[in-house]
Amino acid sequence: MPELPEVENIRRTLRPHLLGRGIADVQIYLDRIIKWPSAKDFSAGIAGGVINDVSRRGKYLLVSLASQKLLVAHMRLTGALIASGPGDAPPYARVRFSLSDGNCLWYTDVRTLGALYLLGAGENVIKGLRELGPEPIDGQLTAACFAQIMKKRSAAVKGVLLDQSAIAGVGNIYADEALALAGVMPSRKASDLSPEEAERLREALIGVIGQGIANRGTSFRDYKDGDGKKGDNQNYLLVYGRRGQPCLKCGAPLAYARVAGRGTTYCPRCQK
DNA sequence: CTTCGTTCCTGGAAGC
DNA sequence: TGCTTCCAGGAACGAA
Repeated sequence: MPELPEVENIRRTLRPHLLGRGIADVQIYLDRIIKWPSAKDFSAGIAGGVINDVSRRGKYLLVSLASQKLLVAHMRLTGALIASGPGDAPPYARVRFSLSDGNCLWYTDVRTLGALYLLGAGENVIKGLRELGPEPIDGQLTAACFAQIMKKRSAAVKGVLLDQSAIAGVGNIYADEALALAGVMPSRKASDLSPEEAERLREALIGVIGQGIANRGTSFRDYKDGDGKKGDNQNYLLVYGRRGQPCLKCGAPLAYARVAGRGTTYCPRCQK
């Protein structure tokens, strides 16, 4: 499931395939993937556009067009954007962008929960994008900023990490990993964290996200980058997907519980 | 305002 | 073996 490190790797791998290319045609195989505007206006608004830039904000991938329009993609659980030659549709293809160099950009999605948008210049209709919190990397999430976020929230600390309006880009995998690395119990009230615990958690979060990017993302199941390749970070996880297996620090069997409505794996001994 | 439960969706795993 | 049921989870939404 593409979280910040995975979307960042999609961005990096797609960039060389897309920069400067025109989009000649858009074929939509499943209309409900297009959330704004209508599927028809989405196709018509993109066709003929030229790609200026490929960037990212939280888990959103942003493709800037020379026309000042912005193509926005959110992969949710199983979406992928894959650059390929002019061949047949890959499995679960939902949208095809035909590029001016003869190649294609495919949006594929097994569970079809992802979303594509086309925003006009200055148009800001995506609530989730508009209300995103600070980026955990790029120095935006300072110690003071993180402490302030934790201090004013009474919900479980894991729930705050997952709240995109609090911090951008964190999903279930990296939330569990950060909490494990910091030694913090996921169900702890965010406002109850000591300043030292909060700072440990902030550094752990930045660390696991940086490691995820360096390892080209976590391919637990479906994730693929812009070249259709899997990442390596699933080989370096402390807790996610390891329930019942021994904690890598202390050897105790990792526990599993539902926290903030999400499956959560943690070490009952190391995390306090 | 925050927090929490429900809903969407499909493939794979678990259970009988 | 083969069918049914459950589960994975990001975020929008509505209720409290």
